[in-house]
Amino acid sequence: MEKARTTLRLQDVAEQAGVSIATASRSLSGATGVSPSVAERVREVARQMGYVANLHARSLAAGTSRSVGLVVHEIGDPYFAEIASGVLRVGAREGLTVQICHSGRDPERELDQIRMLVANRVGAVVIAGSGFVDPAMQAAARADLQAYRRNGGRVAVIGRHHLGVDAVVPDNIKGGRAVAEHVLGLGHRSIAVATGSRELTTIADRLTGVAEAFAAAGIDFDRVPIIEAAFTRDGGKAAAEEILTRHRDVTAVLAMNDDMAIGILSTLRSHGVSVPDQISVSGFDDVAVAQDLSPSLTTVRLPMVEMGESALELALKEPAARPRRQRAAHQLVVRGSTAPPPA
Amino acid sequence: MEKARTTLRLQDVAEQAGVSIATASRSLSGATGVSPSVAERVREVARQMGYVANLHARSLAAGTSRSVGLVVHEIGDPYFAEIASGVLRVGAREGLTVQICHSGRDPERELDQIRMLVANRVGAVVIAGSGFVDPAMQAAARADLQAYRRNGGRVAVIGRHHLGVDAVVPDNIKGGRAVAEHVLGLGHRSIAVATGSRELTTIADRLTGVAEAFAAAGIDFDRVPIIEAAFTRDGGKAAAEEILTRHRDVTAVLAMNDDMAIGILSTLRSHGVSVPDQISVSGFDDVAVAQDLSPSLTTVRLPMVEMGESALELALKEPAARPRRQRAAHQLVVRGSTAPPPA
DNA sequence: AGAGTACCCGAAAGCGCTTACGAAAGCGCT
DNA sequence: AGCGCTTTCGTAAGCGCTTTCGGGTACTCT
Repeated sequence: MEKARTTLRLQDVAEQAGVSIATASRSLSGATGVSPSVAERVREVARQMGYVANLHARSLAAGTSRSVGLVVHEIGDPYFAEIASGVLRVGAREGLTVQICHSGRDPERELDQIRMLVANRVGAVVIAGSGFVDPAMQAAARADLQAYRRNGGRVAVIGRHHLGVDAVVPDNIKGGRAVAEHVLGLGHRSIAVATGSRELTTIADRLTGVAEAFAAAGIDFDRVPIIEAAFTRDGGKAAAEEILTRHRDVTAVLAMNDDMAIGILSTLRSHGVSVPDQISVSGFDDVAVAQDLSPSLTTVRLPMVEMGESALELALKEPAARPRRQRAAHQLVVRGSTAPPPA
Repeated sequence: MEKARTTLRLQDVAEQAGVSIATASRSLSGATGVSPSVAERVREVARQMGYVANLHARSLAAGTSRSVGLVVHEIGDPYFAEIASGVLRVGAREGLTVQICHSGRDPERELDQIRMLVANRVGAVVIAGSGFVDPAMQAAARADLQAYRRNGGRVAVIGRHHLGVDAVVPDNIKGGRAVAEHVLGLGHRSIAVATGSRELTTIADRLTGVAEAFAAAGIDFDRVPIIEAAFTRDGGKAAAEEILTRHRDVTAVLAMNDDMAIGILSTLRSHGVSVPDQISVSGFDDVAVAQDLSPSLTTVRLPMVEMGESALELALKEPAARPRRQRAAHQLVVRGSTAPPPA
């Protein structure tokens, strides 16, 4: 008794259409070298039979696979989920399947996942927020990725740029400038800045952007009160207390992240200061709650979805001699916590 | 001149280790029939050479692929992102790669994606929130999935259960019972319920659960004020107004979703009613803001991550004759908006 | 010591597809 | 009619792996 064949092969289609496997293959893959009439007939037969090609066989034979990989720390994190969304979008547009894996913030796992993707012969790998800080691990990752690239693989990272590959990085300077320009544009001139430790490049960059905006507005940034506190809600509360006691003339506070801004809002409210009527407050990051606060928080956000899109697009491009770096600009999200200063 | 081979094959490892390809394959795949010492040596050689198996070739030869597919409407949606997280977790645990695709709430696209996954010969497909409502589309999807299953493919869906396959569905009844029991357990006896239209099964189920809890506590559910309004914040506000005017003795309000609960909180506050000191409020769903409200909202949530895990586990199990249905119980999240009734 | 058994290992046949390569056929030209 | 050219299609050789099958060794038992 013949073994029941459940899935049909290209050969079945070929037989049915009365052509050779080669012709069938060419017809279906849209390759040249087959007359239009025959090709169309084969396609029609395939469609009627409900034939679906075995992509493993195809990839193996062709040596390339129409698939890409994405490594994220944790897809449940909205940050990464949006990046994934962007990657999935251009993947779908390009007819690529997307494999996603978790690294769980574990460099070891991250490297494993990258290797697994390479083993899967994906055409490109996008790495979101690489955690390779340990020099040895980083070197290992670099080596693997370079080898992968030599074999025709494409790589792009999001958020870090020390792996010697194309990268999409957030432009915190521009983001800082954006919020500052917004508040300055509203007419504020007595402004305080609430920030976390300036040792971190991210924060330092944001401040640089703010400073640029102030300079452009003709304000001496050295005279702007900069309150440094914990980069948390409590830090924001502390900063607000300080502003209320030592900088009574301030009409706007730029917080360098939303958490601080939320703490500031809360303290201002408990002190009976009305936002934005008396004092405007802005944040940075656009965390989920930002729009549900009252007043809702004016802030600045990274276009995560677009970053995911850019990353895959970047990876898919013709490889460049030197790693490219693409900056992603924050988008200003104007909400209820900012308004012109009191008259 | 020899063509430069960049990726190493199993044969390279075999030669280097001085064994045949067959032995090398067995050693690496952990199959039986090779002495431990040889197997270990081969593995060591492979590791040193940095060999990674070509999974396409492996899948093709073995006829099975260590990969699964997940179809979601939109991975950027936190709901689906958490499901994906669960799927990714058990995928990683089982050594499976996971392909994710968007359906974008478009049944046509959804079917396409399923077909693509099948073409990729994934071992299992998890469909989150299928959008097949149109009978024709649904029939097509059913047919495809059944064919896929006949070929050994596994399928599970999350949230809907009309595709004739294993499903993980939310147990809204149990969820309703959970919140109600919590509030009853706090000692409340004069309770109002705020709900949306009871025509929707989801809502009806939640109410059923609530009713069960009341019955168990010996309370006549028919005498409980049930305020039906829009299933939104505004609906919540309307409900709260009604409770304040017509049911002044109420000490707790069970809202059948968080949006209504938020509206209720807002109205109670503006009327100077303190939550939870005077009135306790509970929600349903655990939307993101729930924990950021003040008071933070006691609610009930679906364990999305676990649902994702269950779905894949269910799909991976030995197929059953009849589709299985696994109910996912909401988890009570006790926060600041509920407390014992005023003395 | 001889035969039987258990255990390793290698040769080789595919898995379903792509893609040289060559054969056949059709064309215009001399 | 015969030549060279182009176009179309089939034959067959892999892609890198798994797995069946059979041969070879080493070991045990009588």
